[in-house]
Amino acid sequence: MLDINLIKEQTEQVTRALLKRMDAVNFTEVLALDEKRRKLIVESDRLKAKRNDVSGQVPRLKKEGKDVSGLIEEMKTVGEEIKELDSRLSGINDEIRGFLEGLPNIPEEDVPPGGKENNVVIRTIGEKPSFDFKTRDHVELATALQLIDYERGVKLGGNGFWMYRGTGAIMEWALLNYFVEEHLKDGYEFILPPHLLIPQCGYTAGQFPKFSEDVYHLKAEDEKAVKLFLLPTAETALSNLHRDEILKEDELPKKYFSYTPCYRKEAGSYRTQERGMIRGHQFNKVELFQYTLPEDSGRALEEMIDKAERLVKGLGLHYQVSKLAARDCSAGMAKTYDIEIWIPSMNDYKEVSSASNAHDYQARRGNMRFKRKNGGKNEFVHTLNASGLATSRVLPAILEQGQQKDGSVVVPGVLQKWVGREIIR
RNA sequence: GGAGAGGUGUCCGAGUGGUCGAAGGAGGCGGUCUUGAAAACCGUUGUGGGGCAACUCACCGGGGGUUCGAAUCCCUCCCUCUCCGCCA
Repeated sequence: MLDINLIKEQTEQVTRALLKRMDAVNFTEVLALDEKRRKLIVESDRLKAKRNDVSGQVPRLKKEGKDVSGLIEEMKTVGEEIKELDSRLSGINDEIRGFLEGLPNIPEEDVPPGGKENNVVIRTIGEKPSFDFKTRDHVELATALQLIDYERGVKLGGNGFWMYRGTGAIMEWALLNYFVEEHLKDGYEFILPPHLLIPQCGYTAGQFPKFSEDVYHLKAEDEKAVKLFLLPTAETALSNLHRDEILKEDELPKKYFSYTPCYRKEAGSYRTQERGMIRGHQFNKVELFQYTLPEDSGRALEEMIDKAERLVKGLGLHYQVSKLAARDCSAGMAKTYDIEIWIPSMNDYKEVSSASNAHDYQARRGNMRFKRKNGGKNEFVHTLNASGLATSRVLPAILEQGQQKDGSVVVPGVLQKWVGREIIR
């Protein structure tokens, strides 16, 4: 959510920035509403002050034996007026809030305008592996090596699910261990959150109400049942840890990470091209999250993308890092980097990590503030998130990039202590 | 699932219709004292909104109602805790 005062004071700049990701921006109406809102407050406050004053006098006058029935009559009317003004005010507040909730975040200065086609590859690490034999894709490899059971995954969960088994499960688990170990080294606190969340969490994270259809909601048995949903990413949980809290300046930055499966409907996004583990309704992900001082979030984003990158680098995989154009970022994010890993069979780079700076967008929605050491007004914190990493595309990359002529696959060195072998055959 | 208790400021905790934004205590901050520290004492210490400002309004779980006036009364929703049952 954006700050109405910022829109009021820097209408031009905000408009220009938002046009990088929106077709049209018009603040005339909302600013007029804001004006109206202020006028109503002034008027309502004036009447309330009067009422408070008279109500204070009533008991005193009564004690003196004076007749207060006239005053009481008058205050009845004042009370009605106040009620009327306040109900108009709350209507206007709802309208303003509704408008602001619909706006995406203000992209940072260096974020290119427009959609995907304007994404900028800022660095490419490693080389595309070249093979002197006929390569297989990860589905063939995983099936032949009995790492993934696609058929039985579908048997259990339906279309869009797979099942790790045996060495495949061990590999998956090894990846998660590797990530966890690295994050602990860097001083991030390990959180295992609930996987079922209340709607407020989706709102704070910026996913609700707009993207509510993309997640799985538990069916409410009756109206009293809580409307829980399955988290689409641990970010939804971690971004709510400090909801409605006021942190101290020296508690920041707060650094967390979680491992959770991520549950997504992915409705209508099925492409045969993305068969296998590229896109499913459930995948494993380790997520990094930070709460920082506003002035530190830029640096924190660089730190987080660097961390995520080191994980890919450690696995010896070829990848690239992109800066996303404004429309390709999630609505709540001011700036996003993606790490895209090379999938030979697709002849393409696929996202394995997305690192974003939300500035105070989520903090405003979740009312998450901090107090400076030397006093002053409480300010909103900045929040950032980065996958570190999603496994579902890492394993295919490991299989495809590490395959050998005989159909075996080299286990990356960093995973060997968990997998217990150098080659899977 | 059954029964009960309760939601007040950073925390504990009082307050059942009229200067209550809220006693008291703890904690924090500032100060006095001290070689230093502790103790003691004094002061200070919530959030949000409006106004150029003086100042003012709102907030005692959320929403609604009664009243000239609500933390206090009524309705409703939410949440937490305890005990019993069941159970990973």
